[in-house]
Amino acid sequence: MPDDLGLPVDAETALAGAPPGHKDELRLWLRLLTCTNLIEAEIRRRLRLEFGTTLPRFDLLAQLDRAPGGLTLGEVSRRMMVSNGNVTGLAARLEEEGLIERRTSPADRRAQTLRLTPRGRREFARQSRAHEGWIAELLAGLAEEERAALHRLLGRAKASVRAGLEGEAP
Amino acid sequence: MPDDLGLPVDAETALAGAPPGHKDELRLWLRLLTCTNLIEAEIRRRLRLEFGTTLPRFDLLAQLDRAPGGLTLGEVSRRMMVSNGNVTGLAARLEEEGLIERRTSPADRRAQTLRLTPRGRREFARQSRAHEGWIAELLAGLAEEERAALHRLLGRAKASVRAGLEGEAP
DNA sequence: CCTTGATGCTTGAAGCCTAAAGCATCTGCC
DNA sequence: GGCAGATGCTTTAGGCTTCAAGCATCAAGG
Repeated sequence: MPDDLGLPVDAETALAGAPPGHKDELRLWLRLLTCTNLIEAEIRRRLRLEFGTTLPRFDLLAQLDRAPGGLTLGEVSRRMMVSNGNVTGLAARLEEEGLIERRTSPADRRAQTLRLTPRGRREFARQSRAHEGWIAELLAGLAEEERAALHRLLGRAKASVRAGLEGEAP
Repeated sequence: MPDDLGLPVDAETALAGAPPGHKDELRLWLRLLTCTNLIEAEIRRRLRLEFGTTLPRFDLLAQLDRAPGGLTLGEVSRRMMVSNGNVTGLAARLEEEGLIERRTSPADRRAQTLRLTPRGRREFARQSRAHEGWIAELLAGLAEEERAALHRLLGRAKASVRAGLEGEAP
């Protein structure tokens, strides 16, 4: 009498084969995504309306602003977590607008160093002040302890994700 | 700071020293953003590698999957929180691939109803199972209570943002 | 030297996304 | 009926983004 008609299953196998039921994590992820998208969309909207600019442009300027010595395209792309080719185009547009300048690195003729122009620095300062205010305004409904707790838990989540990434992308 | 082995330096890590204002909220926002982007990038990567598809396509299929009667383009665009024109193109590609079908609504000849084809339903079921597992895997480092607390706080954050939006976009 | 491999950047093709303008249709009101 | 405004969708122009392929340069070893 063959037992293998799919029937005899010990507890362990049963658990493994059971419907995963990870709906919880899924819900958490969807809420995280919604939350981020809500804020991000509003920030994009305001950057466009108030300054006629975009979030990627703003982000690139922000990177340069906090790196007084300038950054190479590659460094920018790593910090922004976007592809190399992406930064090429972004930098081209910002240079055209006179907000940044590029200079061939003296040490390595392959590398281009990006810097804010004086105008770029002024412009970013304006945008940055407004941006900071918008974020504070949107998160004003959270008490200070809630913000702290959220910050801490997101740190834990980030660590979890990075750990999950370790295994597959060496 | 164990991050300097060529790993990406995210915006958050870079914002270390700065004096006054709403830096707290800013840091929270940057961490939220980093967290979301980290997960999202990985999901996009896996969708591409394992199924040769993209996140927007997956999202559109997901909307149709949970709406047995089908959805009009406008309903999809509202649920996905993207523009109308966006859905037009997305739906065109998915129809071309035979995953969805469109039909002019009998009640309103302007409206097109989208539905999964049987093949689309099978394909999405495969993708959906994998997707759920990925999310669970990436968030596995969080204890159940942490996930619950995070979910709750994100709900509070969402409410705060929506309240912040009320004032300006009536 | 000079080859070999790595690194920094650019290019090209394709997809995603938006805002704005435009077309088709529907609805309500006279 | 017929018109006015609202609604559903498409189109267009432009920007963002990625991946893959390619070019230039550098660094190390022969």
